[in-house]
Formats: sequence, structure tokens, C-alpha cells
Amino acid sequence: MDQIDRKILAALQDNGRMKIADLAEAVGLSPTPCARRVANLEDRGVISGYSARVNQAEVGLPVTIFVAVELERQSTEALQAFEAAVRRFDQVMECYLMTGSRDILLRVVARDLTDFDQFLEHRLMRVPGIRNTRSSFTLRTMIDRNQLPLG
Amino acid sequence: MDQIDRKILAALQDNGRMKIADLAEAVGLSPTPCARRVANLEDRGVISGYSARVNQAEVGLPVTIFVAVELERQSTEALQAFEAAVRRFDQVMECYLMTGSRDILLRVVARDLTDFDQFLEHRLMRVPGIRNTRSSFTLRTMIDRNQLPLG
DNA sequence: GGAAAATCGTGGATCAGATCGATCGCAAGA
DNA sequence: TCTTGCGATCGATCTGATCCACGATTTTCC
Repeated sequence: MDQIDRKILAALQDNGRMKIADLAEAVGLSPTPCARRVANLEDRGVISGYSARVNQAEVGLPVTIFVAVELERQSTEALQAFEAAVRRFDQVMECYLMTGSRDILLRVVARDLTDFDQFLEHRLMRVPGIRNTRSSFTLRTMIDRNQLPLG
Repeated sequence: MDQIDRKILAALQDNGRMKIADLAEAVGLSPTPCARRVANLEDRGVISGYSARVNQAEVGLPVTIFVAVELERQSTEALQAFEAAVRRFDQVMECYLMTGSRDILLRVVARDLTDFDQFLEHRLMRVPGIRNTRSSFTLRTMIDRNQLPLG
């Protein structure tokens, strides 16, 4: 994992469909070793895949809500059960286990507030073992970077 | 934006490098109109680009922290100034303007807690106009989906 | 109901890019 | 000095993208 690998990752985060020839030129290699490095990064799992970046608003999901969930119990089993339940909710884009009171933080997307309310009432709140939840609504996404800092 | 477009988006979110022929088969079209639809989605900005998914831990950034920032003033100018400042910090992956007390929420990545402390002290806290900050540390990423729900 | 527009399917041709193997050069380390 | 690893270059081959033309089907709208 040297400087050239980092350049490759930066370039492919920006444009995951870049041609090998262009990528090679961008990082200062010839195409053959450049392709070898990309294949290596994929095999080692540094690159776990490629995705189209889809505009949330354009597909009718303009609303983002963060939900902090506190569980009644913090055992491994309770966490696993909660994770399995939440994994079935496709509105939940991210789920983090937090330090401190062992909260859980969810990032949820929705069509509108009514849609989110449906999610909360009929899906999330029906998961057993939740002590309480606190929802924080976003007004606007100011920054959404897709480039990890690789300096 | 019909059901086929949604299938295309779902498939390309999962694998942004899928061949047109395979994509066409997956969504039940022949390659020619399938390519046409993809080009349309790109032109309309529904697909804003393609990215390699890079494993955060594998590039030495295993730590994710959410930072809630409260500004002293909530004017448009103050927000713009804050946004411009934060945009220069490449550790900040996401930045949301929140409802309520007009907080701001940041998702920050770091090599370790020392690295995060450096960021906090030497970068974020030097931005003028911050009343206070509250950092929440993640222990583990339970779910990180890259598929918007398109049903 | 009917005409117009949009969309799809197929086939063929062309072109760009990926891939692979072989060979060579260079530099670091044993 | 010899080995090893990495990159550069070249040529051959294969795959996939793109574009065209044509006919058929579906949808939309009057």
C-alpha cells in the first residue's frame, strides 16, 4: 500500500469506471502494472466493489433522519437480535454501535415525514428490546463526500 | 422513471461496473434500450457518477466519529462560512444541517483517537463561530448499506 | 377508435478497451 | 554477484460498447 495505490484509490473513488489506460496515466504508471495493482486491491478487499452514486432526491427519497436508539439490555444477544431486525428495514442505510450508553445510531431515508412516521411506528418501534428512541431530522445535506482522505 | 429504471438503479448500486449485456438481462431488456436508459439516468443526474467502494479499515481509517456542532449564530452567512471551512477538512465525510436548535452534524473518519483529537483541536475548533461541540464515538459499524430502497 | 409518438427487439458492422504472454530493463537486497 | 520484484513495451486476441437500420409493439393523446 504505497503512494501509487493511494492515488489509484482516490481516482477510483472519484470515477469507478475510469479506463485502465486513463487511470494508469493519472497515477504515473503504464497500463499493465496499473491493472495488476487494481486487481490486487480488489483481491485484498481494499476495494470491496463498485457502485453507481444515486441522487437521493431524484429517486424520491429527499429526507434523511438520524435515529438514536437505546436498548433495554446491552448483551451480545440483544445487539445481534436488534441488528438482524434492522437489517430487514431497507430504509436504514447505516447503523452504528456507539460508545457511552451503548446507544445505537441509525441513518434512515424516507420519502417524506409521513413515510418516516410509518417506518417508526410500524417497523422500528415493533422491534423488541428498545428502551427509547430520539429522532433528529436533517434540513439539508451540506456535504456528502465520497472520497476517503488518503494522503 | 418506471419499474425498469428502478431495477437498473438497484443493479448499478450493487455493481457499478456491470456489463450492459448482463444488466439488460437482469432487468429484462435487450442491451440497446438498456444502454439508452442508463445514459438517460446519467444525463438527468439520477446517477451522479460511479465510485469504488473502499474499505475504511483497510486504508487505515477504522474510526468513525459523529460530531454535533452548535453555532453561535444561525444566519445564512454563518452557515455558509462554516460550510466553506469544513469543506476543506477532508476527514469530514458528511455534514448535515439539522432541525431544532439548528445544530450541525458531522461524520468524521480518523486513523485513531489521537488523530481525531488533532482534527478537533487544530482544525474544527479553530473554525470561528462555534458555540460548542459534542463528539459521539462509534464502536462498530453494524450496517453500511449502499443500496437506496427503490421499491 | 385511431393516429402519432415512444419504446423495444434484432442483426450487423465498427471501434475501443481489456487481457494475456513474452521479453527486457532497472534497482534493491541476499 | 546473483536473485527477486516491479515496471515498460509490444503484439495478439477477445470482449464489450456503440451506432445504424428496420420492423414490431405499446403507449399516449386527440
